[in-house]
Amino acid sequence: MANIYDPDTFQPREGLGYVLARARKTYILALEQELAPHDINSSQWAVILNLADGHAGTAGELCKVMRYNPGAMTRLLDRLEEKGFIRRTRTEADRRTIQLELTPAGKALRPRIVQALANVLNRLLEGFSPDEIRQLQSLLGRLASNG
Amino acid sequence: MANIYDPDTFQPREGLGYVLARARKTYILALEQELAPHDINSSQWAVILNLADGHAGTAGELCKVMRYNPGAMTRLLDRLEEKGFIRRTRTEADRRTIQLELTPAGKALRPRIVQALANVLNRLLEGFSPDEIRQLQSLLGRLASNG
DNA sequence: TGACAATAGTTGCATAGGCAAGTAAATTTG
DNA sequence: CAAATTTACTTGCCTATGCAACTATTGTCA
Repeated sequence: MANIYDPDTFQPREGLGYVLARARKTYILALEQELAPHDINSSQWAVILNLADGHAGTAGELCKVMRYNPGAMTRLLDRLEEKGFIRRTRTEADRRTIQLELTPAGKALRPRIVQALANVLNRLLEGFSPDEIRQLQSLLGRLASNG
Repeated sequence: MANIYDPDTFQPREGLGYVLARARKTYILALEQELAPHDINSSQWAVILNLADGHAGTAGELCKVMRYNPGAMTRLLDRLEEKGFIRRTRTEADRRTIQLELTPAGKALRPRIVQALANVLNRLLEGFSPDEIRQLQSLLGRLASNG
């Protein structure tokens, strides 16, 4: 099952990478447009959601979950703190780590983000059958797992 | 076929956006690793390919094809010119536009890029049947067209 | 034709992210 | 238990990208 694409005949424009990039860009652009009124960008909403849903509670965990750089994460969190969406508290048990919490304003953001995500997906998946959506999701999941 | 995702019950972690982001990140990371030895990044290879394959011949065309910002494009081209991969020539017929050409070094890059793309895809699509690849590609294409 | 608009590209400014070095706290180990 | 290592986060520096303002050139049309 290796050697699906042969470098001698492979036309990048017709390869999977190309549509993947196109699809991703379409998705990101739509999402940013949808979230602009709330004054948060694509990285910031992901942090809010991960905190709100308990997928991460510290900067390090966020980095893992989001495959994000620690330095960049510090600054991302700085911005969210400035905007009053999160709070940092040094953990007593292990004073290296910093516990992250959503402020009320941060929590209030969650339903809006979820709404925005649903709006975008509903629009981009117009014409897809439930089965096709499941397939797309499963195929992408397998691709990601091959990383 | 609208309202596929209901904001009240929608779990972003299980939505399509999430796997799409994961798949894209996996792809980009793999590709950058593969291209690092050639001293070009993900934006730069796309320019080289688009020029090599005649999909664009000027900065403006590249911006359209790549959905890229004109200001950023200028600087991207600056870097490629510094590295000796492209050449800029002001068009005589319309002195506003600048014709872009690959230098021999730039042309030499194409097969390496294609090889890298094929390598990455072959690895990430391990375990996929030809039919599954066609499906994935078609579904992503439809999603992108809904933008 | 002469003012106005449109187009192609560039530059300044601001934000974002990666990498590597640095700091502080905890853990391991000899 | 002191030194070395590891972990968690931060900071400095560099590159990348978007936006808006600007220049130069071409096109429109009254």
